[in-house]
Amino acid sequence: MAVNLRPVQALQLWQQIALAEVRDDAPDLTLRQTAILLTIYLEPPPHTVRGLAAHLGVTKPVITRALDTMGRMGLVSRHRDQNDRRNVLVKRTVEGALHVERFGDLIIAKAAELPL
Amino acid sequence: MAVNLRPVQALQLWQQIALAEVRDDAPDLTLRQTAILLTIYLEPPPHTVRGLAAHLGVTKPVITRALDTMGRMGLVSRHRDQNDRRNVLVKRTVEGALHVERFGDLIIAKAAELPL
DNA sequence: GTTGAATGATACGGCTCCGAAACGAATTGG
DNA sequence: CCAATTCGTTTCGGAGCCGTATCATTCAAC
Repeated sequence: MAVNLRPVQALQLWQQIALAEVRDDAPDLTLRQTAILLTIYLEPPPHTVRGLAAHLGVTKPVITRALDTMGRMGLVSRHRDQNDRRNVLVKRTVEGALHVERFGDLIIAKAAELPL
Repeated sequence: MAVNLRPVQALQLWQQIALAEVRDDAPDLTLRQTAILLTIYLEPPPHTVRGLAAHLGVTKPVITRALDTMGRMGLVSRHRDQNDRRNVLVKRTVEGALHVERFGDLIIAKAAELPL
């Protein structure tokens, strides 16, 4: 069964999640950072800077900077590829997995609260 | 029937929408701007700077600046309240309504594409 | 009136992000 | 080997957003 939403439900879902994130004290990830983080955690590895840049349709420095920021937050880690030392492999972290999991729970909770 | 999502579905939904927005050429709204815009379009008026600030749990300058930006984009408009000229009433625009509507359609489309 | 409160806007310094260009390191191909 | 390519990073100037503090305007109370 596909997930069917009515227009107002769809917008209310997004509103409620955005509100929850804004009200939360934790620093917000940008839309791009969110897209990168979820790609890393939902799609099969390996993940490289170049691959992520192509996937998002952005330039490489955008990925480098986002990985800098999320690396400082402990959400992802970087390692040189030992087979081709030009590559950087982006890996998941325990803290990042927890963050993503909590975010999924938030979406589920807000979806369940939607009026009919 | 409530909207039930499984964890991976919830995260994939968010990922697909974030990806679509990032790939789009249009400038991204920040999370706060999004929350403000959806609040204006989903909740009954009147909307004031102070009311929106309280609703989001942020300071008033955040709202003023977001309204500046979204006003330049044509997504909202501001008008002095003639009953109490200290207040500013935030109003919807045709362009903003179209933007919100398109965004709702995007969510619905991505939700319908989710794997089971 | 005049004082005090309320509302929204503005000024300031700081931080992050952006795109384009240039860069160093590593690999490939002749 | 050595030039050309690939990959990720860094640099640069510019732009946007942030929180705090302050401001002008308007209203309310006395």
